[in-house]
Amino acid sequence: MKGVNKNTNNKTSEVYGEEVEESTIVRNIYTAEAPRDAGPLLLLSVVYSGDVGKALLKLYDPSAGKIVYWYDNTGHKPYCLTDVPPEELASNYTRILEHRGFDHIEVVEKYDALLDKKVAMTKIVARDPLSIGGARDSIRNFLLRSWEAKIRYHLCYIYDRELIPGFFYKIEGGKLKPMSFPLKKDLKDLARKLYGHDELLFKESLTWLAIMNAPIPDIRRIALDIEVYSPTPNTIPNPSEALQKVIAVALSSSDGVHKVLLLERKDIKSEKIRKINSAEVVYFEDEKELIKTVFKIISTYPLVLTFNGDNFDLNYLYHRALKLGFRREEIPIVLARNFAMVIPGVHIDLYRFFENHAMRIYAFKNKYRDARTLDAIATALLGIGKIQLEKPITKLDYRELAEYCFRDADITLKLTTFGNNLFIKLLILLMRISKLPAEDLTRSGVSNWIKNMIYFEHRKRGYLIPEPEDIRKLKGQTTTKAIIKGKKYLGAIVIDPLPGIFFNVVVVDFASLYPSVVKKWNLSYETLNCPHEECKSNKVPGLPYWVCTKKRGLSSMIIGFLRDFRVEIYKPLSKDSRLSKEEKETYETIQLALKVFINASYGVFGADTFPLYCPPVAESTTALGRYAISNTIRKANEMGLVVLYGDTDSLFLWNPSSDKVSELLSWAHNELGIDLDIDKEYRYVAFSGRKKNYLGVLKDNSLDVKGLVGKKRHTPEFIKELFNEVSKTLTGVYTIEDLEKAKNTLREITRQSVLKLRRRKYPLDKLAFRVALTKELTEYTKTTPQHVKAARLLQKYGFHIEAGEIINFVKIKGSLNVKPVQLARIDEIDSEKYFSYIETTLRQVLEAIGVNFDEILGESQIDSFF
DNA sequence: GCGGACTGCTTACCT
DNA sequence: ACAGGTAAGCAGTCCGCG
Repeated sequence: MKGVNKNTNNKTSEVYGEEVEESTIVRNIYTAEAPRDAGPLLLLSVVYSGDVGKALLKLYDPSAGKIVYWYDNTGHKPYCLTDVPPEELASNYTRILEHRGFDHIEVVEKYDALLDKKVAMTKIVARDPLSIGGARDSIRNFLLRSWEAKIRYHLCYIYDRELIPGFFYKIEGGKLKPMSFPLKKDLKDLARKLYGHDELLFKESLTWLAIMNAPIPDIRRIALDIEVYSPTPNTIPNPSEALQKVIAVALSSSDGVHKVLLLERKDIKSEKIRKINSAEVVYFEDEKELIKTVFKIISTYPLVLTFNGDNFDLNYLYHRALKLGFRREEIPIVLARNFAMVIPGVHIDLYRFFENHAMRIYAFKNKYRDARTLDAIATALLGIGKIQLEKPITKLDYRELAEYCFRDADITLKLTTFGNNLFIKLLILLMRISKLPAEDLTRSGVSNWIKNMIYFEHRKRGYLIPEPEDIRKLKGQTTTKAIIKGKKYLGAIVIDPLPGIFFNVVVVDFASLYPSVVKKWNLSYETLNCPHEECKSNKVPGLPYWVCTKKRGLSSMIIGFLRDFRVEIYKPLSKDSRLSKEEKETYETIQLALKVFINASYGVFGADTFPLYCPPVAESTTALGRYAISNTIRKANEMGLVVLYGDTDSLFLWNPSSDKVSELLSWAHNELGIDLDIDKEYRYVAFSGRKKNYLGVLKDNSLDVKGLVGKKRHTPEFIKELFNEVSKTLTGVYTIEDLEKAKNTLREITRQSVLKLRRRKYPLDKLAFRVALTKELTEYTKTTPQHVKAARLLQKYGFHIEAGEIINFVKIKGSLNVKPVQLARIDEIDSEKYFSYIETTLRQVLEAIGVNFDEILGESQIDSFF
């Protein structure tokens, strides 16, 4: 590492805002090169190197499959801004000027968007990030008001250099330069069509499109999993103590390394096999040698993957290595308070990324909605889970241990390779949009992604990044009253559905309603209730707020872009039959990445944890959403269309002529300026009469069930099965006459199920309700819900119960009411309770198709059952 | 002392 | 640490009842 070996003393510095031991770079194991000329290189990460006192870029060289280091050589330094003029700083703030980390002062001009005017700010520049903030005597603590002082240095560096993580760079004569890729003509044409009228918007859009359309390389990577000896079964070894031996480490890489490293043990008598199904097994007499080999291998990879490595695997290895006498500089792991870094590459903990709510819902289509474990996520996404053990890890023989450990590492790797490397593609695209380094991106939620994206745009334009308290002071309150107690403002409209069964239903909806509203109405923290007198007449319908008519709101513009790119460009391209399968797939991934941002873009402004929190912006968004939908309903009614139901951004139209639908769509486009599209066409829909609760069969014969009890996760399996049979029967209904026949089938299915229940023919686990604990058991202080009661019983019997777990319980007779399934017997079951649950589940469906549930069994028959 | 009416808590869902 | 709206079941409380 050229020119990188000045300080080896152990002072601390700020990396990701955490205190991190310095001098942890592993010189003797791996030396990352800082070449004078290289490229193309993909920017994976930016960190602050305490060793060198500079920003350090970790770039990936796809041709060598290696990490390349580049240290800042532009003299960039940490800083913050204040409104105290330099003279006053010099006279009244000597503590700052005499601070050991103080470097110098500059005067800079910034645009204050809240006030819509240019302001002169004093920029206090320091020698290291900790001197600005993060320590007790940091400079920002001596100032009454400071701006941009809480932005992590590595992110500040990204903003100032306008770096795009996930994009390609080259190094020329030691200088870092972005690569450029010619934008395809058809994309340029699309952009011209959208923004041709506005030169500034057009140019800006080309920048975004070029970034998103740049090639996406595969990244060489290795997954790691460790097993630790445990003298008592079922206890997880404490990583910060690291008292027990590391007995197995498995490695699985994208370039063919399939290895298990096992520690030879006296307590295992079995034969030392050299190979399991797909991996080589290597034995070590000495644990230190084993760990050294692991370190050597992982430090040759640009990307190291774990599942929960932040908390366990890397954490354990680090402390264990210290215990075994490694010197810090021999360990290619650096621990921060909340996560683990590897050197020289980048560590990604898939547990944290796949736990991310936005990833779960939008990107992975809710395939693993209640999954928190590697086993559950892998089973849902890959169809392969962990190996199920019959005995404790410590009791496994060499083969069993090797197979078990390797499976974990291997499915960890496969979580990043399935779907044609979907994970890598998504990661790179999300980095490009959010401007976050890979480590930050995979460890934070979508609100942090949006925050960083907007901050980046502020800095790029010379906007002062506002302090949350300033936004709140100027635009804090809301005026509408939410329907739900405890909420801050009024949300969406839901129309009471007309109960019954309706054939030929067309659903129209606004594509991305809220982002469209934000774009169309110029909603942004600075444009809402702006300081101009002449804008006050530009009212938000139904609210006492006005919106700026003179300036384009920054976040409105960005959200508008992302919306347009998804709706107008990438979604259509992903379905364009003229394109190759690969191209369509890439465009599909881009639209998916955009979707994640778009879907959260309204909500963040109503979340008080978001630094640009601005309740009136969120309130205006929903108000304008209501305005759009209610005017569309009125128009539809005027046209003689029958609106059966609607929720937030959709309308269900009964047997409409296609002419009238087209007329309504163009009306919305012209009069509201928001695009209404045909979303779904049903052969029929059955409404139970409750909101957010219906069943329909689409024209392509697929079944669409929303909100019905039979679909809910906590519903006992036997009721779900019954419900599925009912649904299947209904899928075959084409006409009213079919319906009559179906009723007989339904009667029979229901009778069978009730009979089976009464005869106790359902096994216990099919009778179990499955309800999640959303918090720790001790935190339920107001009431004791049934699943909590069951969980507490389990706890009494020695089970370890924590937040997030799903409790399986059954309803039993007697005053106890419930028991966890593990402790119950079949003869305790309260059949009456289950019967009424069947009733409510089926009632929702049957009432919609005009069948009385009581009739279906007949009063006398029910009596005879119980 | 008991039961019905009511409120509030909790979870899972919809957009 | 994105939002609000809705359904459903149950826990707990209040009130009336000569």
